[in-house]
Amino acid sequence: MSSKYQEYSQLNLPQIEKDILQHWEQYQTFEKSVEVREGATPFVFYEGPPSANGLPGIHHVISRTLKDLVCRYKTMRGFQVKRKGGWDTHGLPVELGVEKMLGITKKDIGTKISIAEYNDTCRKEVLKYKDKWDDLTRKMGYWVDLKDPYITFENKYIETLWWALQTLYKKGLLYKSVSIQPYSPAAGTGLSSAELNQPGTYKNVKDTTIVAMFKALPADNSQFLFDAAGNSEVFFLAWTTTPWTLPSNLGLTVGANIEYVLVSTFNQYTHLPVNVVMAKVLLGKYFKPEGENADFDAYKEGDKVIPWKVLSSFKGSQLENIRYEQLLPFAQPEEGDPFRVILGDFVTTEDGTGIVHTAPAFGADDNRVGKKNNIGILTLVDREGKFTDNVGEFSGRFVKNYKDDPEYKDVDVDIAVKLKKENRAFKVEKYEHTYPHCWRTDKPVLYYPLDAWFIKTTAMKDRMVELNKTINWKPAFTGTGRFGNWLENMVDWNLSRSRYWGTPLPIWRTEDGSEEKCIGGIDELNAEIRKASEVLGGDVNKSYLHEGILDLHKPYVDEIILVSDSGKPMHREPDLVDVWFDSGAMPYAQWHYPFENKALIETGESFPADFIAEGVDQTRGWFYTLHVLGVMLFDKVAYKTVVSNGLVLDSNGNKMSKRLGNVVNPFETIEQYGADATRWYLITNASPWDSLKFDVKGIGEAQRKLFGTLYNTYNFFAMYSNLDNFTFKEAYIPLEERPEIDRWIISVLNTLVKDVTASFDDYEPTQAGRAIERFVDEQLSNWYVRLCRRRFWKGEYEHDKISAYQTLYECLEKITQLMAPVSPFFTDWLFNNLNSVSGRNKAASIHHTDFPVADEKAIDADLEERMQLAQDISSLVLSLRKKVNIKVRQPLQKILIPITNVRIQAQIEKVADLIKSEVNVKGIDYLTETEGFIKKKIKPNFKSLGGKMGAKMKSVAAVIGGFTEADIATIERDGHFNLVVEGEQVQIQLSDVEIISEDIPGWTVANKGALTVALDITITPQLQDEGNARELVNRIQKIRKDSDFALTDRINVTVESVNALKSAIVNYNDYICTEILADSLELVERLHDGTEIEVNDLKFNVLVNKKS
RNA sequence: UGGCCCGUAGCUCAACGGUGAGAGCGUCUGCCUUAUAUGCAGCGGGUUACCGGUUCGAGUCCGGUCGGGUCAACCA
Repeated sequence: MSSKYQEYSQLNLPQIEKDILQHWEQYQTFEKSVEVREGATPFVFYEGPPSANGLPGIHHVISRTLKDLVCRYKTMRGFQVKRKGGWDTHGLPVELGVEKMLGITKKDIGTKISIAEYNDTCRKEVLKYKDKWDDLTRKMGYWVDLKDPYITFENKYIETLWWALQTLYKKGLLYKSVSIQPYSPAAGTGLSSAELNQPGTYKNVKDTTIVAMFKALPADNSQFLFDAAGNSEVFFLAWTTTPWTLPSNLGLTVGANIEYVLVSTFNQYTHLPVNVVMAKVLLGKYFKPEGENADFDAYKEGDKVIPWKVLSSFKGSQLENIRYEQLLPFAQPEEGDPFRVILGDFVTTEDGTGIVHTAPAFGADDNRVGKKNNIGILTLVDREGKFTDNVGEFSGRFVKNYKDDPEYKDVDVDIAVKLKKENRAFKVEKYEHTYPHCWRTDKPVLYYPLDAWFIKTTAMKDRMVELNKTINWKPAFTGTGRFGNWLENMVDWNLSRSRYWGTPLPIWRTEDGSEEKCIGGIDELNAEIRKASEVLGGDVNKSYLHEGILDLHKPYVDEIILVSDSGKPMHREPDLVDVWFDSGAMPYAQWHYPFENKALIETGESFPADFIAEGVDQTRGWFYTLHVLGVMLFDKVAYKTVVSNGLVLDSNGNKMSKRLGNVVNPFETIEQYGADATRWYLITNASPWDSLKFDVKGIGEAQRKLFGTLYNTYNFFAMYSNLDNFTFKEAYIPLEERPEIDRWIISVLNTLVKDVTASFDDYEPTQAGRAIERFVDEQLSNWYVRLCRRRFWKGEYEHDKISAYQTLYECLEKITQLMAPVSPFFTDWLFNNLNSVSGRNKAASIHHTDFPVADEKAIDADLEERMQLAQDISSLVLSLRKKVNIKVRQPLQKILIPITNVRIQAQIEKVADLIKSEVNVKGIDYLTETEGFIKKKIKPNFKSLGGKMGAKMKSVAAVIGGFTEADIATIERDGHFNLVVEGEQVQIQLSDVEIISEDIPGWTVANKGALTVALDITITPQLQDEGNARELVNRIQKIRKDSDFALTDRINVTVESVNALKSAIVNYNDYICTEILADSLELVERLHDGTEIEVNDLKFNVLVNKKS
């Protein structure tokens, strides 16, 4: 234990942090913060694993600060908070990074590079930036256990995933189906929605679009059309931007409530008369107004205006099930009842014709509506993006130029030509629209039917919605809005990914698909491996018989053949599992459940989480998959509280992106400003869930204002404590024995502890931080310390002084603890500085201490109120001084305060001394009503009266507004008043009104709310002398300081005699000497050396000598 | 296109539905300080995006418009 508090010359946060970091590592402070809570109630936290193959940015600092501060806070509140770190290691970004590094594409896998080599590279590359991440974690002070993290590519982790998949499989919640997915023929792979949402994937392209004519077939249900058309041909018009899908057309979708019309006109290409059906509101797109009901007989080829006439009008629902002739009859589906008009809710009349060409193979909507109406499916394009062999003259042609063939001819154009010739094209035009492109090959994406495995999340939807309501979402609207809506509209989870580096789907199938097995663990797989070898014989699984399987990734799992119950060989389904499954199963997989640590999950020690936090972009990602698996596997929520933080934007409100070059390097920021100030800024500037406009100026401000002030308050304390040898060795002075101001700051401190605790408990760190800032700046530094300065340097080391030291110490100590979760470095440093002398706390680090608990008995609302009055009155007097230009250093005789409430007078009297010294006046006079010349104003208290009066409020306000001085006096005297409002007697109480004395005739006054203050500005010669004396003291103190005298050095002073100041120096000689620690103060006629000073525009010399 | 969020001073943010909408930053002018920090007082700066409604009373609640953000979808 040291006997002196460390004093410092300058605040250097980054240096302090480096020292503290070293200290933490040396003494294992983090590990101990968990150990000291051994046996305590666990507070369960899950770390959402970052992917270490990208560099960390400033936005990672905010979510990690949030996680860290909650964990630190809960630790201080007595919980044991284990924080297992983790790494997300699978997935496309890793694969792409590897491909870029090796200069290969997906196609080279299996030829230029084996899958085994490829995956090995992924395994190595995925933790490429782990060091950078670890460095950030360290430097920003994020306490998370990185010694034993969970890593999603490890066998144990995957084994739990398999267990989870098998569990779902057994419940019948895992199934295989065809779904329409974005597919890149050029890359030969399906694309995830994440890939489709990469910037730049949606490009403007000009495509050939066709309004095709589908010939209606006569039948009972279509007779009304033919009747209207005079029994000539009737065509449905449907628009497409992808004419290559027309051969696969199986249906036409209309909106049930959309109004359609049958129009008689001419085909502009063939000039033949035709009757067409389309949505009424879209007529204007295809027909010129002047052509309506024009002379049909006069029409001839080449006419600009084509005559048209509406023959009849009907709802879409009337068209349902009308059959039509196949447009391009190359092939027909094997199943279903195609070539009918069907109803769909997605049909709009924004563009096109209001009739949607429906090819179930090439559109998600089409597929859905097609399935519902059983029109079958026809896939006349293969996976390379070319027509299959059965599409007549188009067979084998690429539907888009996927091969970069310079000779490529647009197949859409040829289809258009063919349809024109056959009188099946109503309009053909180039149309510019946005269309998704494969972000790797830059080629257009197709929507294509692919086999996929799904989790039947929809089966548990209601339960998920129900349990979601028990989750504490911060902010709440994310839970009800974004997440709630997402749950309401959920679709089954497509698990399949056709990739290489990821968790393999543990399902083996016979070739015909009639039998399958879902494997749930390594031992089970090894047993099946041996069984298959025995039953099937030969070389089956030969290399896996001895040691079993060693790596659960591709290609090894794919080499394994299992045997079905009926003895048939089974091969693994080739897909990998969506990486979101990896992270969603993290609560169990991080502990290798159920193969190990069963109790952790089943007793609730590590599941569900009490708290998780990530960026709001994880709402449909991690938050969703955690919830899905928690509910589907355990019928529980996976987390009780979730905080989603918003985006970090640049100072102009733009999204940070590498492209714009406005990304903030977190390492540089921390190096320059310190992690504490950065963390503080990120937390207090805006609520975590609001998007943050990141501006380093704000960090500088936090550094100066909060940390600088606190640091200086500490330095002030240390300086005088060291002089007086205050080490908190004296007994704690009971509050009731301390002076008013000490009890006040302790009261405010305890109120603050209460507020901060409530805010932290409510996951509102921004509120907590702002309250702390206000306390440190306004209350502690600029009121308590400022007003108490003299107590520290004047007088003997006895009761009052010790009380001041104890009070200030306690404030510093508690405030440091309150701040510790947000700013862990500086607070630990300050704590150690204090504690190493006082030894008050046995803990080795502030992060091992218990969070302060508010002492309700120390909170004194009256005291806080009257100090507020003192602050307000001081503020008013200072503004009056400013108005009449009298410096604070010039003493004045008195201030005058009109009193409308006796309680207030009593309150002010108790703090009168503080006010007098703060504003430098000799006395306070109170004006009560008996003196009678104060002008008073009365105002209704809307809040208390509003409830009682309701609709009468306006009249009441008018009556009160009309009160005379006598009325006001009456209500003040009686405490109530009877008034007549709208013919009714109503009694109001004194508390229903606010009485303000706003003016005192003949005085300069200032008001704030109900408070009014007047200042006596008469300066008597005596006051003048005193003022001058104080001016002189001020100048000499400055000389002392400039001369670097120690605080306790005694001096001799000689002053050049100036007439105007003579009397001041003579009359206040003792006062001046005491203030400046002078043994003598002499006047001489003329001084040639010394320092020139100026008082009230008079210049003269002063000689200050230190006594040796 | 839809869901959700947001729109208050030049900037960053406040304001249990209660009536002259406040701070900080920045500009300028003074002031206090035996604390190299901070502050205090003053001058400016606002039709609380717009329109309508509910209410005795709306920055706050409701509806609509406009603008921004975000997530999702992408459309024939």
